[in-house]
Amino acid sequence: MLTIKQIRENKAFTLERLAVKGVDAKETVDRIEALDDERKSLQGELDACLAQQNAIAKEVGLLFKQGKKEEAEAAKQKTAELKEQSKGLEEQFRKVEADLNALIVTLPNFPNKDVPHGLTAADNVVVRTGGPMPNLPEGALPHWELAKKYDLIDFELGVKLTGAGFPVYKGKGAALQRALITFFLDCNTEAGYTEMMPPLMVNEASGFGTGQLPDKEGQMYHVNLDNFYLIPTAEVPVTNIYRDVILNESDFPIKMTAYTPCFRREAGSYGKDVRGLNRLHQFDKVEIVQIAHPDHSYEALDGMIAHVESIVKKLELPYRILRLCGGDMSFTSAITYDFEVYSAAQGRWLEVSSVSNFESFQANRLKLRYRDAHKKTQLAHTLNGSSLALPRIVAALLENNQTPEGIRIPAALVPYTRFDKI
RNA sequence: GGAAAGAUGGCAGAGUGGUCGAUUGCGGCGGUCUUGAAAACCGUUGAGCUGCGAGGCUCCGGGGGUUCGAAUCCCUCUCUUUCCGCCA
Repeated sequence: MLTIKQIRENKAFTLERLAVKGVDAKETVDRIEALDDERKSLQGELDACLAQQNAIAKEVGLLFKQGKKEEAEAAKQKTAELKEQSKGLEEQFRKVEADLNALIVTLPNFPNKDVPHGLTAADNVVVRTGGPMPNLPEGALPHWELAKKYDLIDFELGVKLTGAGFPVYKGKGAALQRALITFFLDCNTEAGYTEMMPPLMVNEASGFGTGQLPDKEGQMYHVNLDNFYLIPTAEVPVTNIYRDVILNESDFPIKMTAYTPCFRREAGSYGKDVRGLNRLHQFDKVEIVQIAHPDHSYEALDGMIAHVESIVKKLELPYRILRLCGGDMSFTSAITYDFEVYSAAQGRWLEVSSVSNFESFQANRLKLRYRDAHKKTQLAHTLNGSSLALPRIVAALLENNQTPEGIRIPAALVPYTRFDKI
């Protein structure tokens, strides 16, 4: 969430930035300002009232000690009215504070100055393209048919065991998953990320910390009996490691990577988007997370983008990097770069990674701070990205490398699969 | 699932109704000494809100209550640890 300071410091800037995300915040910001003023004045009154009560309590204690019982009793009387008064003030104060908070959480993060204007995916900007574009023969198969032909993934069996969107990987299909996970983790640890293996279920506080709760509640599977949530991404547990933490400047940068399955309800999606591996309820992903000093978070972002790009290149996949426009970005992000690989048989681009700088937006929720040179606490910056999400990588690998003699495994992956062809 | 104990500052650990936002130790930071370091010694060291400032207010797991006054007493919830049972 944004801080009141961010919102009020430069109101024109606030409105202009939020407009890039397609949000007209004029009314909300005015209301926030009014409520904040009210909050401050109420707090002043309340504090003064409590200060009087404290003074009297001290006085009474002193009088009793000196044996001046009558004077003490007289002093006691005075507090009744003050108590009544502070009770009323406190009630008002809490209400104003709650209203204020409820409004602030509705505002998305400021998009940074490089974010393109626009409301839909059509306004995203292609930053770079790379990788070899395959030249597939007539009658090339989409990955769901290849998966069947080579007996790599059984979607129907997953339906039997659980439901749609929970595939069963078999034989070389399963081995390919395992190989990719290890390959990605190795790439990440070589780049200085510390490997973590977090819980796959989180509590409410963690869900709130990274912004999944309360608004995106419907996207997560919920374990009612214990009030846990299945993680939709490793970002949630890994970033929450640093919830309620005050770092020293020397602790930066913090770089972590984790492989986890991800669970998403994906309520409301349908059609060709969900065919095969394109969209699943459970999928595997390796995530990278950084916690950075605000002065260096954009260097960190550039580093993450270059890193993810290097991995896609090793897999010899045709890719492009998009800078998302304001309307297509997530609520919490200040800038997002999407990586897409080309799925040749489907003839479409598939998103395989999303690399974002959240600046202080998540950190404010997480209460993730550091002590600066003047020993003042300041919010840190958080960043994350996929490195990488498996299913669509697999889809592109299968489709783009199909030959009459089988499916070719890229050289960089062969040490991990220990077979070079499916 | 059963039983017991507990939750206090970065950590350890005192504090059982009033000069307690909290003794002390460790750690951190600054300094003295040293060619440098260690050791020793001295000083300093929680967070948030508010105020130009002096200062004021809040916070001892969460919520509620008793009291002029609560870290301390009462109720309640949550969590943790230990033991027993079950179990990969």
